[in-house]
Amino acid sequence: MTRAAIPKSEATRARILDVALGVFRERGFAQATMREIAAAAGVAVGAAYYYFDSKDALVMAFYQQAQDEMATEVERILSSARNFEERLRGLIGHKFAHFGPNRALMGALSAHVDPRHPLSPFSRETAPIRDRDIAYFARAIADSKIKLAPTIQPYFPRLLWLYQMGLMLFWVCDDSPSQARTQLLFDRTLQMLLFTLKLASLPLLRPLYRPAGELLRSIYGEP
Amino acid sequence: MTRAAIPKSEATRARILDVALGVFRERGFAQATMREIAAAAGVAVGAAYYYFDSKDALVMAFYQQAQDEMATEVERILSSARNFEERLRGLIGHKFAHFGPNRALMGALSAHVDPRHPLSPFSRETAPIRDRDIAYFARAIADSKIKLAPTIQPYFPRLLWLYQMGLMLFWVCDDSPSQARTQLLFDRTLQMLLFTLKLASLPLLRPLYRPAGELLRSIYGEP
DNA sequence: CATTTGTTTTGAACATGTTCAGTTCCATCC
DNA sequence: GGATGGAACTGAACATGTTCAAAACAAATG
Repeated sequence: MTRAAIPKSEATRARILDVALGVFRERGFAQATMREIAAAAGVAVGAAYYYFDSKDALVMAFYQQAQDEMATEVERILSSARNFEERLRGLIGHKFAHFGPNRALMGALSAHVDPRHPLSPFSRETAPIRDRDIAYFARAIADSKIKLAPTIQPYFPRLLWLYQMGLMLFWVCDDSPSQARTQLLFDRTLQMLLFTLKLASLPLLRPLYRPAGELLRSIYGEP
Repeated sequence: MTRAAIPKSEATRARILDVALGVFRERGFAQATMREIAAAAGVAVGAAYYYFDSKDALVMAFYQQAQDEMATEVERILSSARNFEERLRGLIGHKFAHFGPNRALMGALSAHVDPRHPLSPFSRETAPIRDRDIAYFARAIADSKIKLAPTIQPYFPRLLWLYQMGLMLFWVCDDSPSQARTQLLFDRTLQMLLFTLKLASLPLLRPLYRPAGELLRSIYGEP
């Protein structure tokens, strides 16, 4: 079978992917072994690697497949929604809905951003380091004359820390000469942050306080 | 030596950590092997594991050490800076400076957020998936009557995609019942985004356009 | 049918993080 | 000084992702 369709091997590939996702869901990505997947698919390890370059590639294929599956529904949402808000809600909401059953699996993939991973900057293991760092920002605020809505103020040190983490994340991946892009990012965002803080006391931005406050309380807990 | 100070073992521990960081810097975190590190430190593999729970733990120790080393300088910055901006610049800037020599090492740790990792949502490998997704947002915008500064407009689809990725990231780690927190995050941030878009045309926010535009152009390239 | 050629499949071998049952070392105690 | 017990250290063994030379298979060809 050289030039015709290749239904047999396609079936094997599909079976391996299918079984793999099942094993991932049951035991988690890291816990699942390639030997286990291959055995469950009734195939030798090598066969799995014949179709998928690596364990990661299995997940890649899952993403690919998911996007294909979502395509028609996304089309429907885009054509039927009546305004920007509906479109955004629809697009993102559908994604959540579609990935819902596989949330646990996907969690295993965010690796170091996953708070359960010991090395994550959000993990319990790194809490002492993090807290100490956040305390510095608290002092940076306390020693200044920053005025913020009382619903937001207690969270501001943690938000600044998050801002810093974002910068660092960008920085480690920044391949521009001397990390010039990060410098620019730092400079401009700081500029914008300070400008926004000046505006923050204007009544114009009042409508932002309540949602922002509720959000922060829900995420970080009571002040 | 049961209750006195333990200078000898402390020295071994320090040597292992030191050698390990050197090997990480030279060959990268993933490429470095524990056997190589142990050998370079003149010690058996088991000894490395006696002092450090895992390969990751070596990096953890590095973070710990770094924070200790930065402490005095941070104190100086906090006490000498004259306003909020100086404090923020000082804190974050010093961190960059301190980690500078180890940037390559740290990059290896951001794992799946690192664009070089094939599974990263920012990688070249995932580009087709990403682009298709971004195109959906572009259509969501095009079909609406959103008005944006021309310097920002071309980047808006990509920004929305980034927003979505942030939501998803939060979501996979969200352990609240039915992921209620993510729902709230989605709802409130969308609310705030839409409100901000309404304000965006006001001359009041004009000073944000230029830095924002420059930033986006630098990060994403010419429109 | 026998041969050839390309695809699919196998399973042993390899590399590397990690574990663990020992062994060595050394300060203290008799 | 010798015995003791805990700390420091060893290296073989294990688990698992990945590779690869060889085998099995299948379709086309003579």
